[in-house]
Amino acid sequence: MPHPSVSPSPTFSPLYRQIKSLLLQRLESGEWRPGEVIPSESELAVRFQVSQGTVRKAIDEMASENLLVRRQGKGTFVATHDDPRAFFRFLRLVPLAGGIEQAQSIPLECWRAKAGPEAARMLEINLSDPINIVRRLLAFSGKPVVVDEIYLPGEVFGILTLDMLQAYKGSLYSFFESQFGVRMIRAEERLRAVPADRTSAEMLKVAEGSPLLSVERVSFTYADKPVEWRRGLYSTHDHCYFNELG
Amino acid sequence: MPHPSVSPSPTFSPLYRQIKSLLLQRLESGEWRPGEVIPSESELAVRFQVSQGTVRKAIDEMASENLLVRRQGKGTFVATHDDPRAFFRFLRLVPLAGGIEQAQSIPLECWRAKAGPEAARMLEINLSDPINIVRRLLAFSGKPVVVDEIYLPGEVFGILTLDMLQAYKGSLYSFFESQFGVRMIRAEERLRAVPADRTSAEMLKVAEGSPLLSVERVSFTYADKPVEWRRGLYSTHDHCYFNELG
DNA sequence: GAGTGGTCTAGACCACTGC
DNA sequence: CAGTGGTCTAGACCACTCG
Repeated sequence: MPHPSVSPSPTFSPLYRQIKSLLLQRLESGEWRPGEVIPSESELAVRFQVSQGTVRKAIDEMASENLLVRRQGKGTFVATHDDPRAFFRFLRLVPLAGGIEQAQSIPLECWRAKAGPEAARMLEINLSDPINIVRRLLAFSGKPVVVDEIYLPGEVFGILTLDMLQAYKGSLYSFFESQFGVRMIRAEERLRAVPADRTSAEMLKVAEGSPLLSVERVSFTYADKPVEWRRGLYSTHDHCYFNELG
Repeated sequence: MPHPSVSPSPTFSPLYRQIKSLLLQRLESGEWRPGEVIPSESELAVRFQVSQGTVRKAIDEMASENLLVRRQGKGTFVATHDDPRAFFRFLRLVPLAGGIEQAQSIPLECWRAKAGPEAARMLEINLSDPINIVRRLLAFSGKPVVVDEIYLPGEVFGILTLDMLQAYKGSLYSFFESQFGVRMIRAEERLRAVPADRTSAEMLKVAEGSPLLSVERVSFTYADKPVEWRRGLYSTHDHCYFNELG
């Protein structure tokens, strides 16, 4: 039996996509928080008055977009950055020698500022809107490899302090998720090769002017809203940026 | 109550995956060539004695892996590199200024050699096996941006000449596909920042020692067989390597 | 209009998890 | 054991393409 709410083209949207956007609303509103179970497929089917297969297809898409995680026998969960396997999704740095290393994030500074023209454009906020800036060092096996500057809109993150950052154990995105309810779902990175300036060179223990990998990232939360801009300099002496082209 | 110690099937594979590997066989054997239509879902369902939904699920997975392309009303086609939209899948270089540019591949040299230790390891072939080496320049809007050295196993590509490369209009992967029946389905890239050596600096018109983006790539065809290794140096003065993290 | 993929349904059974 | 997601089926109808 066809479903009544399916209208013919040109604004045609299949039923499972309508269900999908209903589910997305729940995620955006925070009704279902990261790590939590969502209702079972059969319950959602009853609630939305569609067949289980239609709910299933909606969830399938969201699972393939890393928004939900299915676990057979247990249920479907809202994706979270707590999972250490998800770490490599956003930090594509691997040792040249092979193997696995533990990354250590060392916050150096954290202050409040007003958005300059570049930050405002990247974060889609107004000039002089309040932002938080974090300077950070990333080390592998105790050796500094990345120095980062991270720009976070004050509207979303409120006031951030160095203490908060230093107290938290785990990844930055996991921190954002649990402390501010901000979940990063995708990011765009732009890579270039640049000469090391003096301060970066000192921190990464490389010669001034030697080549570094510049990585600029804009991260987005639901509805493609940009909520983080960061510029990092990567020392690629012992590590490389690994990318898989599918 | 614990389950009986005899697990039902450690090698359990759902029906649609078995169908999928049957379809993969057709692709690997070259029975269905890039760009061609494959039989319709209903015909495959009859042929394999399963329901259409099961065939559909197998094809769904292969479409999401860029092996097949569905076109409503027309049929399902073997994916090809001819499609210019697929170009950016493997060359993630965009102008800093924004906009779109036409890339131009300029083959410089092409010779036959024996695999050294590094090439042999990357291509999973034996030391001293015959390989083809191509040196190439990539230009955007007439300006040189990338200089490449490409290593291709002789077993797969036979003998390659500069004439063949220069005669072909289109991307390199499109060339490999049509001339040698080799279809690249995925690749791994490793990026570093390195100082420009003299010859590269001259070709890219940058100062010797200035930072360049080093991109090493291994490309794989069906069954994860490596069939290309390339080392490129990218000038990131006017362009950057763009990557989307999902 | 005939043939293709795309959506939706209803129901059956399997595999896994935890009580 | 009940409840979850995972697979498979059969059939209906929709949307698109092409002759």
